[in-house]
Amino acid sequence: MDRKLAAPVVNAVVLRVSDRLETLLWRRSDDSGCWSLPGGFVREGESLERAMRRHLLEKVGVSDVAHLEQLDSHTAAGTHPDLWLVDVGYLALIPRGAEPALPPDTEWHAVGELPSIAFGHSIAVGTAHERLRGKLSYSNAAFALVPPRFTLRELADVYEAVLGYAVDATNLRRVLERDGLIAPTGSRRRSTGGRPAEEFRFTRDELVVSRPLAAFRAPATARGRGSAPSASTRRG
Amino acid sequence: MDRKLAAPVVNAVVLRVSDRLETLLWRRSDDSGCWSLPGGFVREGESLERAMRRHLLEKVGVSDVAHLEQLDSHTAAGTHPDLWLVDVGYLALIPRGAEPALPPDTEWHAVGELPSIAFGHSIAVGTAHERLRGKLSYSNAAFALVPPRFTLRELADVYEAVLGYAVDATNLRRVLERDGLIAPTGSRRRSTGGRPAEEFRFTRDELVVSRPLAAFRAPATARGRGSAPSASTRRG
DNA sequence: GCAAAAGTGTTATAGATACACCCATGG
DNA sequence: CCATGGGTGTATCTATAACACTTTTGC
Repeated sequence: MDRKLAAPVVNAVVLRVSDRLETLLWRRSDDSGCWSLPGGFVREGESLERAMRRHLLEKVGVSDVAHLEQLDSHTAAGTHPDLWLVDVGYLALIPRGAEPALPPDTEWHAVGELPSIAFGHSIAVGTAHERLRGKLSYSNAAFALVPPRFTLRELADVYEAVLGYAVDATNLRRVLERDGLIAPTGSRRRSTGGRPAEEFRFTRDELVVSRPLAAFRAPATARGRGSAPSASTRRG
Repeated sequence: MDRKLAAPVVNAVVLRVSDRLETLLWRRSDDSGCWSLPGGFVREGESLERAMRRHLLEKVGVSDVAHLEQLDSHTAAGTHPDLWLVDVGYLALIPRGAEPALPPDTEWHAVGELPSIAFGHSIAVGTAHERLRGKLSYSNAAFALVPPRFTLRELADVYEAVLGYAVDATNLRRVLERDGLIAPTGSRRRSTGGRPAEEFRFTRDELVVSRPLAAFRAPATARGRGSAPSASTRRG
């Protein structure tokens, strides 16, 4: 088999909310000293997701990855002339309050105030942000950004940090509780000068799509037709 | 460099609408004769998308790929013991009316009535269908499934084939025309016993996201704040 | 004129946004 | 008892689903 092979690598846009929406960057020592996304090579037989988690743990000490999902893959030239890469991008979400012990060459940077960073990596951060923004609207994605118990105000703060505008905690609760995504725990938060806040939790610790996201929703009437009625079924 | 390398491969869920929603399958001759998705190896230095288009053209004669986007990537065992694969999945959309000359081992199959097919490929078809269904609701994705000119009835038929339920052509027009995705051409379709239909066209021939897809849309009041107002900005 | 298909306009309804008001606690 | 933040309820608004009605053609 004289086929040319490639080295598979993974890298992640690691996002967390801590006042601001932040991403984890790692400073190259050998190169021009510019920042880049954490990641590395995939071992033979290793799944991509497993490789991603391994690198996040080994290289930047992040073990609290609450959600991990793929972004784009693309090919790239390697550092050596005869090395060819297939680069698989990931989005990783870290709960608020988890403070991993980072190595000295690794830091959190506010998304929107990124330092000098490889062009492709900058695009990846934008893609990840946009993806997360969308997921907040039709899933329980926020579960991966908050601690196990949280108040509505804290949850709204997370939404605001990601979306970039004010979110009404009242309406947030209405929507999420109606869809069964969050539930009150019964315990209350220590008061800070006002009425103590109820503590909530997410009912699932994995991503669940809660809303249809379908154009022109299925008609309420004439529902009980075939499982996949097609155009030709409708007429004639 | 003693690192183990992998062979990158691409494959596509090719979708088109022809009465039913259909996908293109290719019958393996060497193997157990079961069906699989079209695709193949990526050449050194070749981009993934370019490799995907090349295989669609060379192997199944499909050149009218109106839209191509990535799905998931994953690692897999190869046919040889020491061959290791990185498999990148794609979704390809073919306009209605384009009838590529398929090789004898390739056929269109109705999604939902798939023949014996590899498990992973079956999942990919489901993923692709779901992705397309979502995109119809917040983008002009249908442009890649219709010919350059079409009537509203034909467009609604495409939506129905993908969504699986009846779609009101009137409301479809209202939404798509308001968002600037379609526009009347001025010409009319030959009558078929009733009033001749206006012919429409999509205003863009590439994917455009037309609706926000953001939770708790930005408030109409208090709009002119910073580009990314954060939680801490809001109070205090 | 009649049937058939396309297009127009309007009403009803669901869902979310905005906001006024009440509650509970600390000082 | 006052200030502060949390929680409840509701009016408003908006987008769309549903559908009756009109228009335009072929026969």
